[in-house]
Amino acid sequence: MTDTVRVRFAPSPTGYLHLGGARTALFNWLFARQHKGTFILRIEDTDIERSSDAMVQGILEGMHWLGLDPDEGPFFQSSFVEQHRAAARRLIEAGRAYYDFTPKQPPRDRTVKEQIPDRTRAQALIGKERNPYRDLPLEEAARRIEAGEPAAIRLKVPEEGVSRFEDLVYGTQERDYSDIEDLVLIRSDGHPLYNLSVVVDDIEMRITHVIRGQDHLTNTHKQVLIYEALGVALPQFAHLPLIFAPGREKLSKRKHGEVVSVTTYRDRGFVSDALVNFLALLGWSPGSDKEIMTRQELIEKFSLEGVHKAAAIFNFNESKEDSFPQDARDWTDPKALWMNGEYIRSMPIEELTSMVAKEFKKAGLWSDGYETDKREWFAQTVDLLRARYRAITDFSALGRPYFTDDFEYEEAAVKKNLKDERLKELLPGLAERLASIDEFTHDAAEAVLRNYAEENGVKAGLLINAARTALTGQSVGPGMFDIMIALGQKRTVERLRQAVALL
RNA sequence: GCCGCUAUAGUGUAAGUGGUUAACACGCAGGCCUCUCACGCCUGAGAUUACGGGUUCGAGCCCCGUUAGCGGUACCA
Repeated sequence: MTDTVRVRFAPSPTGYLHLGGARTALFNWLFARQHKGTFILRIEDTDIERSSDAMVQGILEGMHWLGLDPDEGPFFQSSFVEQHRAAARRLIEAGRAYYDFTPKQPPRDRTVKEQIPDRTRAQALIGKERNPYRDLPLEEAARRIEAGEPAAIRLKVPEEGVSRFEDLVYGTQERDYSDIEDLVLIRSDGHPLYNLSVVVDDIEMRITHVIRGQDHLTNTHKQVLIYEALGVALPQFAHLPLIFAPGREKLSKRKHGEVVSVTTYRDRGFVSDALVNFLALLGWSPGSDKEIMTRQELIEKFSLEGVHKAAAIFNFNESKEDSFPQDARDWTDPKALWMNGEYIRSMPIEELTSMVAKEFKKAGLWSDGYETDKREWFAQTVDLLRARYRAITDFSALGRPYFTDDFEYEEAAVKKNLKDERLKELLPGLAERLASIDEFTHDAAEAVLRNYAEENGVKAGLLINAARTALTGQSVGPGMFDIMIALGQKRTVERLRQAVALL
């Protein structure tokens, strides 16, 4: 069983789980499931200052909601630093790495990224100078270390040749050794650095496929070098295209805020299967026209070959970015919203009602009767509403009038449907007629209303639309007589009588 | 700066080894349904396949160049 697939998702806990990370986790998970392999979660927390426990919790929470619980882990990279140091020592002994006694550069005001051009320009001026400590005899280095002199450990990158590896998505990757610096493995304060840590951990965890964001593509060469120096066979690499915001820029927690956080989708009424389905299609295609897929179908159809190379734009409404989260309707990618609605209207009703139940408990709309004597009614009403909702939260917000008498009348609706003077007389009259029905059914209610309209010489539509607003406070909704049945005779009559006050 | 990756309607993606009207989904517009909205159904607009060369009878697919975007380039991850 040596070739059992083992993959990992290795986020750094510098923020909540965002869509990009979620997509990476999902692809790893799909790959593992498809191959009956193991999905591992490893938190890359070696940068202690930027890591926090709350962030780790956030990531776990997001993954759990998405149904991507790891088979192993979470492991914390920080707990393996001894292994990392040991690996570095082995490389020193093998002559594949060396101690660098160059004093550490003090941090500057500008960000490191901004300094890079300067650095290379300076280097160009002096010519590609080799690190003076690269060939320092080990005995002398050991002596200086013994004396307490601080030193970083750098990898000895070969001077000539090319690094090469096969990427399952991007194909053959080559990079000249001369373009790779002798990277630092261990800081002079003994702190192991990322490239060393990942490699050591991936070896330790017997990772067979490294599936991660494309932002790691060029650095993979450095890792390949470390694998080789360590004398360990390479895993397979597969890099995933990045996900951009509408402006073609990388998704960022800082800049794009809550719209990119997975938990936002949970809190705003997304069905996790729908989000998973949507995310799966961001950068991957099953090769067929079928886009709505269950988890099982995704697992079966997923393949690294179907992964796209170009970055995908997550098309959320950027113009409304600042006002987030006020925009209740079109706050995120329209296709994601559509897909969520698709799930809401096509999933088994029992599944839907249990999600709505959870939402109602949170919103204070829950009644225990919905699980007992009114169970049937609850399911029917949810079913009646689902075709026009796109989020679970719509049931508690837009659907409120169907479940409680404590609801608001929308001003625009009142203005539109209750402005006709004749309604002052007609509505109470209609209420009495409806009250006198023995068996309050859809057809009976309809017959009463239409007759009443005819008797009074008004169009049925006038009464129907007025009644909708009188009963729900809204101008849109299900068919009028379905609403009446959902509300029941008593509440229908009551609300119709009370509506006079609005005229 | 240097190195690398990418480029198909507004967005997500299709288009076996080059083969003719570039397909599907979302979105958008119009229509049908109807008491409203949504769903559903129908129709439509929207692409000189980033640009320029080349190979070929034939290029979205192959080659070269250009441009743009992005990523990396750190004693960050």
